[in-house]
Amino acid sequence: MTKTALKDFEALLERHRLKKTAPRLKVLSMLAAKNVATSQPDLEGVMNDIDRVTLYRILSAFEEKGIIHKVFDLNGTANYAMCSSNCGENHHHDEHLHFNCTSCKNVYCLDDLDLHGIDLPNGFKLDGFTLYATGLCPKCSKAVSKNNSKQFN
Amino acid sequence: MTKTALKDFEALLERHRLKKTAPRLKVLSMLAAKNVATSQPDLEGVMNDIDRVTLYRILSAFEEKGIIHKVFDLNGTANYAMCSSNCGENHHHDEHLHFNCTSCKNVYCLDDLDLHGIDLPNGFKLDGFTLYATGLCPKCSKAVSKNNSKQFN
DNA sequence: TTAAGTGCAAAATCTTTGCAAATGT
DNA sequence: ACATTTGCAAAGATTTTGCACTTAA
Repeated sequence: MTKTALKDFEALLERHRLKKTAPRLKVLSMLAAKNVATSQPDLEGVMNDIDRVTLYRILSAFEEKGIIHKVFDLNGTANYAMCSSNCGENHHHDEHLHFNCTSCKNVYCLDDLDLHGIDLPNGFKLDGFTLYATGLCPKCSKAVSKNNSKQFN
Repeated sequence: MTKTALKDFEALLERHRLKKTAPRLKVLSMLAAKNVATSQPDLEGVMNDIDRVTLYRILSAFEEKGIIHKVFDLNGTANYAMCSSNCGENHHHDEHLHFNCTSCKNVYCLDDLDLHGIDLPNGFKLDGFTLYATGLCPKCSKAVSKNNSKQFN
């Protein structure tokens, strides 16, 4: 995860012709600070100084512009994360894996996976996809291995 | 899709120690009749004779028992479909692809895909996953091909 | 008969909309 | 100055809860 400075966020907003307001910068820095997707409830928790409705509007504006993307976790809760560079206005390329750790509950965005090995049955034309997985992330997996004094992989 | 008779649904409910009530049998026959997942709003539409709350309760009971599974589409709406045989109480093996046709809006459950070609980064331990894809289903894809007088695949 | 399931009313959440005040450019 | 964005209030939608009535076993 590359460290992103305030200046970068301002540039990002400028590029999308969005005004550089305090709430927007806060949302950006929150999301960019994590390599995991953040749930809307979690965002609300941290952003308790900004209005709930404002948050809804900021998130949907960012999503429309292709700045962030939304993924629903297995509970149907919206989670948000910064888009990789190739997302644009009204068009997302979210062909990466969202990995939901069952232990620490984090949602990791794993880009750069080769997902093209997936063969659809004849006749289906793939446009895009979202892969949502559950399991243990490296940190938690290590913790478990220790307890079991057993290591796979 | 194997044709399922009323008797089968009754047996299914019995097996899970659920009473064979009219609303439950109706939900089962609705879901089993389609090889696509049905959205909660759609179910409500067809089941307009049974109470909305009852539907919620039936669906969550079925899900708990491993009779049906829930998948959230790209709008965050819950969609339901019959589970394949290997789901059990409080444990789902939904390792299949949910294919959402952008044209007819159907959500297809594609089992029997080899999804094991997906390599996770080191340290991640896969438990299960949900793959949600968008594109054109064979029917719609054919229709489009006709219009374009062009055929791929 | 009686435990489980349903339906209705009402509460609790979540999400959207309208509009006046505040803010960035 | 002016178009955007925010915050508040309120409407709409979705989901959950409580409880009396009904039904399957």
